[in-house]
Amino acid sequence: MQINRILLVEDEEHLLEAIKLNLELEGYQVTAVTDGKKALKSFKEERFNLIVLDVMLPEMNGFQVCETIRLENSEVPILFLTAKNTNEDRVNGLRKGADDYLVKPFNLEELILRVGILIKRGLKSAEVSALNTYTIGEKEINFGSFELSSKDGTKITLTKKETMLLKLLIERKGQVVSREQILETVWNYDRYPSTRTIDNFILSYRKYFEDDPRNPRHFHSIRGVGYKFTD
Amino acid sequence: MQINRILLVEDEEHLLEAIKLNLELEGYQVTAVTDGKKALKSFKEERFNLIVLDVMLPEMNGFQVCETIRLENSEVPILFLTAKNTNEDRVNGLRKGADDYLVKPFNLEELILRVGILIKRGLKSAEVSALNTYTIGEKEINFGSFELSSKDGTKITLTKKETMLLKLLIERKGQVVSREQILETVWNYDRYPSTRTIDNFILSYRKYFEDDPRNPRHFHSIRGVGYKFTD
DNA sequence: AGCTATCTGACACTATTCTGACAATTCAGG
DNA sequence: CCTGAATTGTCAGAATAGTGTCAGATAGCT
Repeated sequence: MQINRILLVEDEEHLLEAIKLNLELEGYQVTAVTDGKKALKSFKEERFNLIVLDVMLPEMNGFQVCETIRLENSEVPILFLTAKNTNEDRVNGLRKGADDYLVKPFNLEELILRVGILIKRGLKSAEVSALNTYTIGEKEINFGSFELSSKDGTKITLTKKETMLLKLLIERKGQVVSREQILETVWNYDRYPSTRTIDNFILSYRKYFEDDPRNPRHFHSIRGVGYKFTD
Repeated sequence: MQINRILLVEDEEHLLEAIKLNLELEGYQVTAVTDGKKALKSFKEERFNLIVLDVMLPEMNGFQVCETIRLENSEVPILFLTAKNTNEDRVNGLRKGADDYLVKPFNLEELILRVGILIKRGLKSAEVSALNTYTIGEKEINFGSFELSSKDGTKITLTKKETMLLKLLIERKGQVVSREQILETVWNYDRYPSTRTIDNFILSYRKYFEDDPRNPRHFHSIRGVGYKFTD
């Protein structure tokens, strides 16, 4: 089982320590920071399964942090901690892309429960679905047998990572999958290969599937973001 | 866009009616039942995108219903309504496979928000992608695919920063977004480009979306402040 | 060990982003 | 209503960061 990483953003030192300790006792690896700027910095440098974000922060409030993260097209679940119990705040937060929130004062057990749910959900969505075969042009991919068959009957065996990444892109057909998401899903946090590695896989997909690999019709690169598969 | 179906299980008639009405006003199709047995019957007969489940029910309590459902189908999100505010209850419910819960008395707006989150999560990527679009005149922006499609079928791929800034302006539709805010959000503190850069993006938005780029109807410049998008 | 899959670093290449110049516009104050 | 200062519009390259490509290194399996 992989280690789950949490980014915790909270400016009250005492609370920060308490939450951090408790999450660590649950087996999570916690990066704790005290303001919005540091949060964004960490967010860029590391990969997290969940972000726990206080709304009231110095420098930059939680909503702004959330908005910035969502602009980056990231799907990390975000759990808000809010002191204000007003409706506008909740509506605001949730509309801006939060996945859950807790109103202070909350008890730690409840936080841990919600953290657990959000983390579990993230893993589930990253799991491979029941999709078994897919046809691109003349070729058919069988995700179960890792085989790629052409119309003329020739077969190639795909490797494990080739298959995983291909499946990810096809499942998200039409949508851009960020490099970050690719790493999270295919490499599962246990290793961060250089970004060249991802390109290598795309390179081979283009060789397999594109008539003219220089002008790809299926495997598009979105500069600065990631890749997108289209039919 | 498909209709989202919700199974609502609640024994207090008044509350049941109130919730049902509100969810229907949000565009959901609601099947409302008053006890656990009926709930399981409906669950077997129909397919739902979400189940809203009171814990205190005659015949069979909510946890039992949840447990039974999870034995058959682990996918449907379940939202618990609970009157008791004790920890054991929460732990119990969440461990048994709930995805969220609300403690009574809750306000309806909050319920609707949480319902929205749970439903959205259950949608497939193609469906999520459809939610991730915005239409300006004849053109449609898809923020998931970074595409801009015209009515005539032509498509343009937007770049990363184009998409980010566009998203920011549209999220703040009708409000002026200051240049400073734009820099903070899109450029994320890591670099402050000259103010010409922002203009360049506005320039291209006007080319994309305005009939008469000299007299913009959507992308307005507010002298000394920033820009404003309007419909 | 031997084989294959995966990864890295180097280099070329190019799309995107940025800048600087100048034109056009707006606005305040005379 | 004019004038000058400040801000924005526009555009043509320059600068930069991200990608394509490949050969060889490394890691991991049988």
